[in-house]
Amino acid sequence: MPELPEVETTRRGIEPHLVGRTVVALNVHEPRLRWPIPAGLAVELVGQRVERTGRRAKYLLIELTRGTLLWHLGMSGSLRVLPACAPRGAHDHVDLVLDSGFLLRFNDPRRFGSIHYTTGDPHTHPLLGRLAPEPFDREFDADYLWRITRRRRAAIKTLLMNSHLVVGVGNIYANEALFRARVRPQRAARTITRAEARRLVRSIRAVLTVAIRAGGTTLRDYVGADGNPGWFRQRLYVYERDGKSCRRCRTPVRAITQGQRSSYYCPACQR
DNA sequence: ATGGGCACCTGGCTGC
DNA sequence: TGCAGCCAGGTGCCCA
Repeated sequence: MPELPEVETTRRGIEPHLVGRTVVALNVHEPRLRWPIPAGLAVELVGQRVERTGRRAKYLLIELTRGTLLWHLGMSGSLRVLPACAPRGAHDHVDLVLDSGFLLRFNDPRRFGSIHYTTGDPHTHPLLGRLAPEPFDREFDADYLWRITRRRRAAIKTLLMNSHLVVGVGNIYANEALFRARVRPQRAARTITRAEARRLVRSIRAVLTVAIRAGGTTLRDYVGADGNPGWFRQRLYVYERDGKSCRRCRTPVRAITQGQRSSYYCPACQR
């Protein structure tokens, strides 16, 4: 999916169309997402006003009058704002219909996405409560990364993708951040030096920032709220570039498998 | 506590 | 052309 930049791009795209609008209907055409959409959700939402939108890790938050929707895009999900009369296509599972004549449409071929609703503080929701700090929080700094890596034998890349330790970084940006920090993905986390921890924090923030600016990365399914793809793919240094020459030093980029996911790195630039 | 592997699902591509 | 096999932006859960 959608990693942090794609979710943030989606949030920024949909927000102006949602805030201040009232929910007229929730049309669920396929409730079988990663977790089934509760049967009574539509009744609960109708009549509520959208107060604001937010994001926690890769969860999109839509705050309503009496509760909050937590919307996860899974691997292949996307949200678009469309006129209420727009014809439905394949994998268009859910429409949140607004009083503006527009709707928020959820498309998700693989159905790994999910929608949750809570009337409590969303940040204490079971799925959000134990998440690590946001990469742009002050708390997430070189010292934090240094501390959490000390006793870890697992590969640094696996750790960067663990949402209880670092949030928002998926397979694309973990690979890209490691390249920028000149650290090999298979390095045991506990061997990361202070200097490397500092570079990793900077690289994570930098790659996420630039990706957001580019509207995210589109590999296959992802589109923003306006239906346009993200353009960061053209800026990738290593992801899905195995066999091609490193954009910094011309050495062929290498691919390995870690924890059933593909990793890519430059054997010359990364140590 | 930590780490590793599986499951969920559809579609696109490769190679026989 | 057909089809089996493999791969893909995630992550909760189960087991050792």
